[in-house]
Amino acid sequence: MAELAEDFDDFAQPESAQAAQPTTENDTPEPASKESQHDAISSAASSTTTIKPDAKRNAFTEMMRPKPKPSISHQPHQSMAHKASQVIRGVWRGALVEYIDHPERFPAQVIRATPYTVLIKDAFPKATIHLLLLPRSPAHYLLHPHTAFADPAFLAMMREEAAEAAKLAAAELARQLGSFSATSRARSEAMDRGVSYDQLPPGRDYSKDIRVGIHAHPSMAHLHVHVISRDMRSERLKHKKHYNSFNTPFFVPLADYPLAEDDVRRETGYQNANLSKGLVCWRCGREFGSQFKALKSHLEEEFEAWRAE
Amino acid sequence: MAELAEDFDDFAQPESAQAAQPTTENDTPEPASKESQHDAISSAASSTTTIKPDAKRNAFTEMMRPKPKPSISHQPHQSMAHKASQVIRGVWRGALVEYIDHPERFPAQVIRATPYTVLIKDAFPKATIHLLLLPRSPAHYLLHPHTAFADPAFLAMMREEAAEAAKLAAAELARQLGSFSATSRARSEAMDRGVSYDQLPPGRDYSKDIRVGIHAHPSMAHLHVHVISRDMRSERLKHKKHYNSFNTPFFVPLADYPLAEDDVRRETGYQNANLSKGLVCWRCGREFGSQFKALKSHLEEEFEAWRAE
DNA sequence: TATTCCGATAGTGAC
DNA sequence: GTCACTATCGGAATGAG
Repeated sequence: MAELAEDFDDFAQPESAQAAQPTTENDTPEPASKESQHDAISSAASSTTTIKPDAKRNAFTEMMRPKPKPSISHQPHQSMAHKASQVIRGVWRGALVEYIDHPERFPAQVIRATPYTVLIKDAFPKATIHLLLLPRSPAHYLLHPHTAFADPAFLAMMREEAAEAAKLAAAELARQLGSFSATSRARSEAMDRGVSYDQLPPGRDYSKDIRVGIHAHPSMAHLHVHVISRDMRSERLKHKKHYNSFNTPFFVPLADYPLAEDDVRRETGYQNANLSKGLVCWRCGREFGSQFKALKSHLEEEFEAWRAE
Repeated sequence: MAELAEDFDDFAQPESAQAAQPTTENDTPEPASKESQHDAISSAASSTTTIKPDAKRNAFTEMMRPKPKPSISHQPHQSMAHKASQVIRGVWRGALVEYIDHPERFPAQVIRATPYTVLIKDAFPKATIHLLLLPRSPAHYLLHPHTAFADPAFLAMMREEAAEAAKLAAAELARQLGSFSATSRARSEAMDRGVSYDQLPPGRDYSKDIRVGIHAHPSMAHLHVHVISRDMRSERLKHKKHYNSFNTPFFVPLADYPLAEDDVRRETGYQNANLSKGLVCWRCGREFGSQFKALKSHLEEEFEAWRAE
């Protein structure tokens, strides 16, 4: 995944053309957006969409220092010698850099920005909640995830940022689905009955339904960590590889890094095979072979049951 | 090929329901037919659409004696012991029997009927002219063509009938395309100038553009000989197998019968491979691989050049 | 494994 | 190899001045 934003055409325009773009930061107008279900994330997190001036960790601050200047258009970055040879072919492959360099330009997409990362809504979400966590470090963001996460400091930073992202995602899941959840309803009904807080039933822990990880063979050039709800219910989920990229070992949880040198998930042949595997329901294990449509309608049923838990 | 008629639904109805069908023989109303380009064939041949009372050849007359009674619905015929086990599965596979048994019911489709054959327009023509010649002998019409044409008397009869069919087909081609033909135009212009008949240029011989043969693996149960113009220009030509079934050795000219025992065209594997072969233009030999659409548009160009000859 | 468009390929159902 | 429908699979373009 890690897709182009819906207003992709704007990305390639020269800086001057951006004057017409709304740049207001703290209101969330969702301009002409087809999605309206993410309101809670947008509004809940809008106060953090600007870059935090207070960098808490000095090691990180050093590592994450901004590039010498914002890149113009899609030329390769010159700041790192080992990246000079990495030419990003095709505009779409490098499109995520716009969010990294100019998060303030995308108030409808950007949920949170820190000196280290930008958290955006995936433009083509493959589940009820689907966010992308983008590291801002030019020294890392064009590396393959396996390589980038071999750097312990970088990995530690990404884990911390991802934990925050997962919290926001879980909160949004709760906002959207809480009214359908037996567990959550039990808690809110107890609340309505005036039960004291230390006596309340725990309510549903939606963080269990959020997964954090990367694709073994990303198509987008910039490193992006998926923060995605478990359901895989989305109109944008359109074919087998969409599904299998999140539901086979092709999806590598961030928690699994750093990968061992001999980890099978590094092997291209293995990962290509994963994408072509028969479809298996993530919830009940039922096999669908190549019958994607049948899986899709089954996922609708599972979604109802899952959100009712 | 050898397809169902357009008014296929009527076929499966009981005899009583056929009362509403027009049974007039010598006018050609083309009732609700989408095709209008076959008018010449219909009108030119309408005087022969009834079964000829005068059977010219006694051997044939004996061989072709009608079945004891017209079959009802699609039950297998009981008249021949060796056919008792041949159950026709699927209504469509046996649909051609209606034309054989009741040619008078299909004035819009039947071009000619004799005691030995019925000649119909293919309901899904794969070229400008596409006719089917159906033998009426129950002793032969459910046999595989290779087997049926091993009978010399049957083969001789079919060749004679096919020659007549090809004449009609060539005449219809001339009617439809003569005005586009340089050769034909030269003749008609000479005619207009009052050139005496023995001095007229010959005009185009359209019989060279008519091919007569069968498919090695027919899908329709009843033996049918294709009488088809060379162009392969038709909206009904929709995929590779349509084309290759007429433009590889899968198409066996009637002239090639009887086949030798070891003729490779008897082999199933060989013929399946023919259907999957890369597409090759029948006129210029250009190869199109699996690009059916590209072949289709190329055939449009070839059609223009071909009819201009 | 970015999407989208187009087209080729494959399975089924037809009563 | 009957058709017609659906769906799966597969390649190519995607920008730009």
